[in-house]
Amino acid sequence: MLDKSGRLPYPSAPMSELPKAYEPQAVESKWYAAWLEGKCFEADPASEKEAYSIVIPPPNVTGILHLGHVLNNTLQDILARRARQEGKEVLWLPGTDHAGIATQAKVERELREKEQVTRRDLGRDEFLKRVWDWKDHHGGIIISQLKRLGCSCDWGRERFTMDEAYTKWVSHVFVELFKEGLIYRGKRMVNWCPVSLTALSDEEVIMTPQKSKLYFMKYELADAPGEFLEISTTRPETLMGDVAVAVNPKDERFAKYIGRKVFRPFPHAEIPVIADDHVDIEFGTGALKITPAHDKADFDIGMKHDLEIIDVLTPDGHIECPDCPELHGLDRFVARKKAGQMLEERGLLIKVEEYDNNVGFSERAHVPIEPRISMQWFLKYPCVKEAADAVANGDIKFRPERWAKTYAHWMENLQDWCISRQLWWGHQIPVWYHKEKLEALTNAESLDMSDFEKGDIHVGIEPPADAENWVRDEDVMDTWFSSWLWPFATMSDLGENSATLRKFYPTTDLVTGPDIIFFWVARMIMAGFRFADGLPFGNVYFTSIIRDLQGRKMSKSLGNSPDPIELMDKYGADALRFGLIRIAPVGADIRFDEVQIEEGRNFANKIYNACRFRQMAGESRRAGDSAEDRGLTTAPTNLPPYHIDIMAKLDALAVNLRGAYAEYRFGEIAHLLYEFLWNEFCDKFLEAVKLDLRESATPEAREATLGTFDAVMSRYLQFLSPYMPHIAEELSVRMGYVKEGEFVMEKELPAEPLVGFDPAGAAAKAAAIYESAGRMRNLKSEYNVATRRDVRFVAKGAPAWLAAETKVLALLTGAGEIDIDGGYDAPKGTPVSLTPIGEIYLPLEGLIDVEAERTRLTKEIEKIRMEVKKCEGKLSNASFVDRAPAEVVEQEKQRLAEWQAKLGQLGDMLAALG
RNA sequence: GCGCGCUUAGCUCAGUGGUAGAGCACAUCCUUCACACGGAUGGGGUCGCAGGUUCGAACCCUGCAGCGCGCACCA
Repeated sequence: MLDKSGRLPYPSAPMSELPKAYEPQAVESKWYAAWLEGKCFEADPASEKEAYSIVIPPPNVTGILHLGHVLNNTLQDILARRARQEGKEVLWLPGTDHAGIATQAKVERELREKEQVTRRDLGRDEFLKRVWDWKDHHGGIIISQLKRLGCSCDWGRERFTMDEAYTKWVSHVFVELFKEGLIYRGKRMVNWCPVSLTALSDEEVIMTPQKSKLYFMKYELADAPGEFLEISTTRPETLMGDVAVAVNPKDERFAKYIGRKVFRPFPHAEIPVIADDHVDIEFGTGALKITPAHDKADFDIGMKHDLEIIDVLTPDGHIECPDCPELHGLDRFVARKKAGQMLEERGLLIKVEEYDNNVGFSERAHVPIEPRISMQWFLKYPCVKEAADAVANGDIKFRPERWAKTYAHWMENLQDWCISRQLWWGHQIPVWYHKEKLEALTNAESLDMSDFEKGDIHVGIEPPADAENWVRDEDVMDTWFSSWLWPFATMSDLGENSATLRKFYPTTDLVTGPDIIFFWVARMIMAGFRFADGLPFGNVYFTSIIRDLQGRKMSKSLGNSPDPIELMDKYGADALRFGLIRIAPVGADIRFDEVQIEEGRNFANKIYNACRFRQMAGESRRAGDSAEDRGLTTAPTNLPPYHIDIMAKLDALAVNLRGAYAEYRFGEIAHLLYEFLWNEFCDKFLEAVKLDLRESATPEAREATLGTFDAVMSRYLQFLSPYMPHIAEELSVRMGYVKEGEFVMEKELPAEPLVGFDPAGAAAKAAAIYESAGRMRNLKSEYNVATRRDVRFVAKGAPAWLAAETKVLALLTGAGEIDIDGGYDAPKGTPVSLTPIGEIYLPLEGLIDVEAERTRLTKEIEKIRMEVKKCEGKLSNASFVDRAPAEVVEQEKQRLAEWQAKLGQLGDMLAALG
């Protein structure tokens, strides 16, 4: 709800009256709406600013958000938001993927459950209509979830891989590659999914370790009744498709059988024994049954030896072999057991062994795939060398770098890509067959440019003019055949040199999971070379894979995948973002623990309360007063050391952040932000300046303190904004750190440091105070007076400047007062600590215990003696002194001197105890 | 089988040759006027094992072990 000036109304309630705990839910949705309203995410191709662009890895249109998406998109959002702060024109282009198999399966399942119909009952057109309906109803879910997370995508440019314009691109690419001779149709052994009823690419097959059974059986020699050849197999159910038995020609055991025949038990037939190098002498019995229709290796051997191909399986994985009625019609796994029994009944089964092997599973349907001969379209990849070189020579930089090796290895071993799918949901192959030639073409062994030139087929984006004489190929293309065009097909229509493309292509960064290097990244690089203006992106950042605490992959079936929406309900989007990124290691997997998100929430709360505290101490001025020149009300030289110190640390933070961003060290950035706010700003600075915020403080001190607070916090919130955008926006506005109508997310990072110099050793003073305070608290704690606030410390040998800081020190240490007494004569046994500001005594009635103090001092001295010994040992080592760099030796000498001085002082103290 | 990665505190992880770190968890204390989603203090590690290089190794090299992940037509 914006007011007339186009900004949110300034919150009426002062923060000091707000709840003690930060409540993210309302805040987050409010700001997201405001950013959209303010058009903060829109990219302007006409901008003079340097371009920064990133395309979203399009999630499945029917998918729902999981933690992997959260990680991936948070990283992109961080990059995009940081780029905006750096003054760049940012395009983060969103969209979704039609996800052929997954979506079709989902809709088919629903049709089956709700209407008891199959897609074939409905027919192609009606089915597709239903999928589009489904997409229209459910396709927005993941997009709205990304918005909930705070993603700063330019939603007006949202694309879908089956948009009309996008589809034109896909067809165009098919046509071009076909005409180039890189796409062809042929009968090949492919990976067949018996559930999805389609071919799959090699990448869609997941090799999975299985506990299988290895059947040992025997085939009788046709010319020598009673003599048998022993064979081992894991798939007795395909036995009916056997056309030979192969042995290794070098295997002396079987030499005598080569060229003879054995009986295949069912259906009963004579099949030859052949010799082939492929057979492993060591494995099983050393004899291999050859089933060319149902095994890739067998198929190759079959081709080599010109063997018959007998297909005994239906597309959906049932036995089709009327000559063997016992098995005919059975499911393949049922048939496997049955076949074993049948062998046993015939006395041909020798034994069955437990056997561990790898079986290829369908990525989507989670069932073993079936090698199957079928007619499919294939692609020989274009621009392979250019794409491989681009990564090898660093034109495209992979992070972590090691993935470049995985990429290179795959690029060197490319197999033709099976791009056709026997689905309806997807981009239909843009090939039409002339009706008169249809039958011949359908059964043709292969199909390529020559058929096109003869005019038998039409290949084009548009159907042929006399469409009624043509029949379109029914298959659709692999979803990835559209995804690989994503970086440029989303930026311009086919044939258009759009302003967006000119400004934002190639993209700057790509953030994605290493599991789709082959599916997507590699193919995009090739497509970029072939169809766009070169490389699609400059950097590829591969995210971690998220696992549970046991190290298992997150999965629906394990139930170990937390719902990000629930996490956001519970902790807030900022907390989820921050918590997840903070634990994401650079190259390894993430072990997800909800505790980390809780810490993110706690962190947000900490920042919120620091600001609330500030507001309690002094009414914040409304935005617009002088937001820009807020901050320092006094020249740095006149400020207490704590002020200079925290400003210098903020400046250091800015530098460190810059370095970490340059190297994409996202976890480190989160750590830096956390560490600064909590350990430096809250624990040290705020504690040290609390006195100056009390009502008893002078107005000058108060103003100065509020000034420093605002100067530091306003910048800090800017630094925080890419990671926790909502709370950064909320606090920046509430605190008046942004002008009317301005958003902190749009504000450019400050160019100048807050303090360019350290006026009077302020940072060193602050450090001395903080360290000394720690030692003093430690002393209190050791003598069990940690909770008492009326204790008195006496400082002996203190520097002159300490006099001005005793009140602060008293506050930091929870003491009643601090006396500076150069001539202090401590009663024997008074607890004492050696600090950067001299000897500090803790004189307390009843605590004067010579023995206890002697023990404590002795222990401390012992520790230091060890250090001295270490130093001395090193320095007396001639090789160290001679060969180590001079500065290292010098450093060691200094260290020794320091320890020795301390040892001397402590020794004196101990001696004073008598 | 080949390749890649990991192994540091109870847990999750930083740490590119010079005094072993963080967060969480744990223990003790504190509901003192920003925050108990908080504060203070403390205990806790032969840096997977064995060699090597070096004045010096968690870090570089070699080997080994365990775990994880890719790739590969052992039926």
